[in-house]
Amino acid sequence: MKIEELIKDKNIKLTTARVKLLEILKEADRPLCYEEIKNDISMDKATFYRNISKFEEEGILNAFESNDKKRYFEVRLNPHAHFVCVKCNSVECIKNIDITLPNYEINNVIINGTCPSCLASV
Amino acid sequence: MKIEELIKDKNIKLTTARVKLLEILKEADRPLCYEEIKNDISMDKATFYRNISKFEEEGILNAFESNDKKRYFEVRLNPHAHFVCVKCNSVECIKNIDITLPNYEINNVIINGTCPSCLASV
DNA sequence: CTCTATGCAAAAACTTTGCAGGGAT
DNA sequence: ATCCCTGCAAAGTTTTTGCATAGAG
Repeated sequence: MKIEELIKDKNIKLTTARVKLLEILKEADRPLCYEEIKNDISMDKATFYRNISKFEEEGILNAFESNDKKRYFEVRLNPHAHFVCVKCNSVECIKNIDITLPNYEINNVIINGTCPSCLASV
Repeated sequence: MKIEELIKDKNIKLTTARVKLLEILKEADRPLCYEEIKNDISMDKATFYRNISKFEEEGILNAFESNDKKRYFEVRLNPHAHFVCVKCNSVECIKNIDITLPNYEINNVIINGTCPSCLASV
């Protein structure tokens, strides 16, 4: 799916800055935070966060907080769970878990705990 | 289980302020944030956050961020999942979900999405 | 008695807002 | 031409740190 299709029919304008931002998030193999993207997008942080909010409102994007107190962002394609390690703060996609809850609409699942490599290094 | 037992054998001292804090968290039916507790504990916010960190290190407590950018805290008894509504930011305990991941140690599961009452009010 | 815990104030980290100018449709 | 988007600077919110005093073991 192309980025333009994600934005199409939504209540937002298609700007080069937005396409760039969404493409970076889409190509990443895990959610990213502002700090990890800021050098690759030529976009002010105010604009970044404003766009993130827009994308969330329009349902294009998932956001969640890690244990490092930062927000992580991901384009909402191929929904899957995320593991956040409380020791090393790494964020990892977990594809083989499927959760449903009657009467709830689920955007994202975040699992907090200790990852295998941190468990091994104790 | 009594609060004193939670602290026993841990590397921290048993103070009245800590017992009070843990008791409030233990009695609550859902995770609470600093704002919700501050009037009930006579504890400075610096001390509050320092104690939270201690409790986390000692494995007494789970913490996670909601969509309102605040951290929510819960005593780690009877582990269960949590649902955080992206619309109203309510935090709810979900008892009937059980997740295991080989090679991972799981502390907490957070599900983001829209809760039944927000879904109904659209 | 010693070392940890606490309160206060000030700082830090991340995110949001105001405003004026630029860009998409 | 209109209205949304953007950058810059400044403010806001939540959490953390420094330091001197109080308290637990």
